[in-house]
Amino acid sequence: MKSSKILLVDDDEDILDLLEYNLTKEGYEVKTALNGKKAIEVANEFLPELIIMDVMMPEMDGIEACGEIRKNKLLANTIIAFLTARSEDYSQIAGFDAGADDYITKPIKPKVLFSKIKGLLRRGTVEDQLIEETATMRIDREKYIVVQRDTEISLPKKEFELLALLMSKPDNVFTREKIFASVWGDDIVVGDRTIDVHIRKLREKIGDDYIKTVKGVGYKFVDVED
Amino acid sequence: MKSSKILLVDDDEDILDLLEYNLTKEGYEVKTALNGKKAIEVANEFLPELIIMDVMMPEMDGIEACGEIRKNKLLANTIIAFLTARSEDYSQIAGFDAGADDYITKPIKPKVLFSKIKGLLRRGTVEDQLIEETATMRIDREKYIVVQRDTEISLPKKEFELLALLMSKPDNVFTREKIFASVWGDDIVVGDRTIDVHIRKLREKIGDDYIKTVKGVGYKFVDVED
DNA sequence: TTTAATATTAACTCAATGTTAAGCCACCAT
DNA sequence: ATGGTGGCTTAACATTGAGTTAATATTAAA
Repeated sequence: MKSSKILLVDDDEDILDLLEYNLTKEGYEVKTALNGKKAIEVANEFLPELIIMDVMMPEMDGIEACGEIRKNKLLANTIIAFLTARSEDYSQIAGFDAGADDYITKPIKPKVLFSKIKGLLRRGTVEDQLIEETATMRIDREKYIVVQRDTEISLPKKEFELLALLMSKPDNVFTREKIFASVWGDDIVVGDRTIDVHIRKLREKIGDDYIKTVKGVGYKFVDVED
Repeated sequence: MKSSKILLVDDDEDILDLLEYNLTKEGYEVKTALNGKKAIEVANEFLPELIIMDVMMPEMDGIEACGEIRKNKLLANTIIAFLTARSEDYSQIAGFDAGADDYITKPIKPKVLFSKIKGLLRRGTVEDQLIEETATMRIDREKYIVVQRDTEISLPKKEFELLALLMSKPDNVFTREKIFASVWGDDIVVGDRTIDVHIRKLREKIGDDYIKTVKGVGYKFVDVED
């Protein structure tokens, strides 16, 4: 398996060294840049799968650089994650607009970082995944259909989005809050039973076993191997 | 695998020598310091994963040194463990506030020390950990499951939180108060026997040996090595 | 030995979720 | 417009099982 390419961008050389050292040790191919301008140069040439970038930097800050990077079509699938101090809420919002895919808060805990990196690289970009697939089920955003053992099932929008979300991380529990935020949006308020009803309809269509309730926590998609 | 770096701090050279000798023999990269001030210097340069430090020292005591060390971003993930005489309760409290991660009581039994060190280095920092892991057990917050020797066990919420808490610091005793505060929350009041019942259910599911009662104190998770 | 702390069991409570059907609204064809 | 269709939400009620309690037994520390 080809090792993934990661570009690290931060104005603090110590942090760069630390991360580079550890990520290289983990088997990733790593390049670094000290500011946004350099980052764009390196990115265009190196074509990394993942860019981890500090928000605050001299010369050109992360948000601006992120915007520039997004202009390069060759980097369309590159995941950009911002390093940010806990609490910098404002920049977080601005960053998402600029096209960031995820956030990693400082101080960085290596284990958390690594598991996050693995997660990001595994699933490609969060939103843009067009096809999710497990052993017995495939969901296709472009065609808007679900295929379950060669049987096509067409789902209405909300049910589709809900299933797509759950399938984006099989076995992972999604809390009701996360489901609301992702499928309905933060602002829209709907009643408590709405999710249940949609879950019900999904289960009716794809079978009860695929969606498991974790009481007090949320729901998760589990593949059924027969 | 890279050998872990450990910094030992104590004003007693004999103890330093003893520990250094044994830990080096175990394959760790070890440096030493005779007081808090020296410790800070060495720590900043050596960037150890783990610092084992005596609480009582001339020049600058362990607690103060701990506070200073925590200020260095590069040492944010460094685990700091205090060496302390049994009973020095006051300093224990002060130390946790200063950012210590664990305690090791004198007199030191090498075997205990080594297993503790392994545990500390394995788990990284305590909080925010999505996955806790010991030799025979893994608990995964995202998937909400416990894996015990390749067997998946799903637990209800309270049991899960309780186990997660205990596993966050293996071998550490958690008092009933701390368990309540962490699993139930400070405000919620439940009867005295509630914890016991949950412990019971956990033991039923994962086996009696993993959770040990320390009468009059609390409970702790211990790994079962067969 | 004594006793407070913990273990155990089973019954009970209630919050979380499941279920159903009805109503509303947007969209489409006539 | 009108009426039909299907998606989404809601409300009312049912069900479940996690969590708690209480009563009793057992244990370990002093």
